[in-house]
Amino acid sequence: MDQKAGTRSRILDIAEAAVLEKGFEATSIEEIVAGAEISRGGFFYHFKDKNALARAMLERYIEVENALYDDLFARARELNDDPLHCMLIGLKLLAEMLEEMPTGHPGCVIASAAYQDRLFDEGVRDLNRQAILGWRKRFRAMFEEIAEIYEPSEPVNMDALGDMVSGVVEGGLVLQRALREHNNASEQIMLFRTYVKLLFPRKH
Amino acid sequence: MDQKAGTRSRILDIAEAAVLEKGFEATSIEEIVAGAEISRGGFFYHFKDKNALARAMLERYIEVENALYDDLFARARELNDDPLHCMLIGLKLLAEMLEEMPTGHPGCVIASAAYQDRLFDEGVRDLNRQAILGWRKRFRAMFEEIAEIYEPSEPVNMDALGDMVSGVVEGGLVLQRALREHNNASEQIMLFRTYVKLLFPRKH
DNA sequence: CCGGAACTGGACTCGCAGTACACTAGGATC
DNA sequence: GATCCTAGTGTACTGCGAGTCCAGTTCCGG
Repeated sequence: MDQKAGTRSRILDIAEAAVLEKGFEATSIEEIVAGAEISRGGFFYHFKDKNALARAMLERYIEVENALYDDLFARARELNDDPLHCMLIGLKLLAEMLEEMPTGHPGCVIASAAYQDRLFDEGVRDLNRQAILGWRKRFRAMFEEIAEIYEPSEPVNMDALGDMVSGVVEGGLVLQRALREHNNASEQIMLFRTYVKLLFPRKH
Repeated sequence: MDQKAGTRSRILDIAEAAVLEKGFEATSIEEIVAGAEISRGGFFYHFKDKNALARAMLERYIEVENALYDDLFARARELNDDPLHCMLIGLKLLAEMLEEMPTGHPGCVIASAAYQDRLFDEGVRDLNRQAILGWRKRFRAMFEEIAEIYEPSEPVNMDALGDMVSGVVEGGLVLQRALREHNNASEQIMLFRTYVKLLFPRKH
């Protein structure tokens, strides 16, 4: 139906949906080619093996996720120029977004990949690593900007605080998946948001 | 070497180590029987299939984890009877314990199972769910005890706060696995500990 | 009209899960 | 001392999914 979109990205779409629902290993190539209406030969024409598929999926996913964060905090910045309030608005938007996800979870490919380690080669693992380090850098910078204006009520490790955004999202998604509830991740984000408020109570 | 320990639990030991290192699907029965020095037939005598193995592993893991929490917070309680300080000490002990893990990660079977969903039957998924709900209940009760004495500086959902302990641990372990660092989980716990301090600043 | 990109289709190998079953070693029971 | 049960061994088999190989096809631009 979506011919001009290219077979390659159609494969990625089908595969991503299947992987998020059932996990990487549980998704067979058979099933992907059936969904994409191509032959097995066609699949291997685009991807050397399942590992190459994983890599392409991760690359695309990370790009989308980064664009999403860019957009989210850009919108937050428009609403309020103060870095603390920008962060608080951004976290609220993030929580709302997680809540509005139709099926309840994008499931985060990152954690999925992290827990199925040995199925992938070093390249995939490194991609994963770089993505998380990127988010650490991003959020760390934001928190440092906040700390220049607001005095932290307790001393905190800024790298760890940056990681906590990713960690709380990932952890929330794990809970959500396991519990089969639908708003754990967004609640965890909102709880983290309260933390940020308490951590930066007043200007220097 | 450890004959009297029983073949069954020897299988579980070997399997758990392999699964935590490489993930469930990447661990073959071949490899388990080689490690446990038994025949394939012997394996299937104890476990109907891989799913039964997963279930037994989870059951054992959850039991150990619960015993660990019991012990940890019992020790904390001995050191200080006040519920807030007991929580703060307990979290510190938890962080220290996570840091001292030799290889750096127990990896948490829970998340691993959550992300490989469809490999397991409903029974395994439910086991997982019940474990997390159990921790929610446990920590929720502790936070409510704290809230009776200390006034929360911001209103929080107590279920979500209880979940946050599990969430922060799980999220920290995801980061740790993906980043190949060794102390992310313990740092995240310590950051959460600071949160608890800020959330309950003074008695009613 | 030619060549390359994007496939189709089929045949094959290999590793792993799971089944089936015949057999055995050692201890408890009667 | 025969009998039975538990806890295995060993072998042979099915079936699935990944990955390889390759010969042929379709379509599109130069």
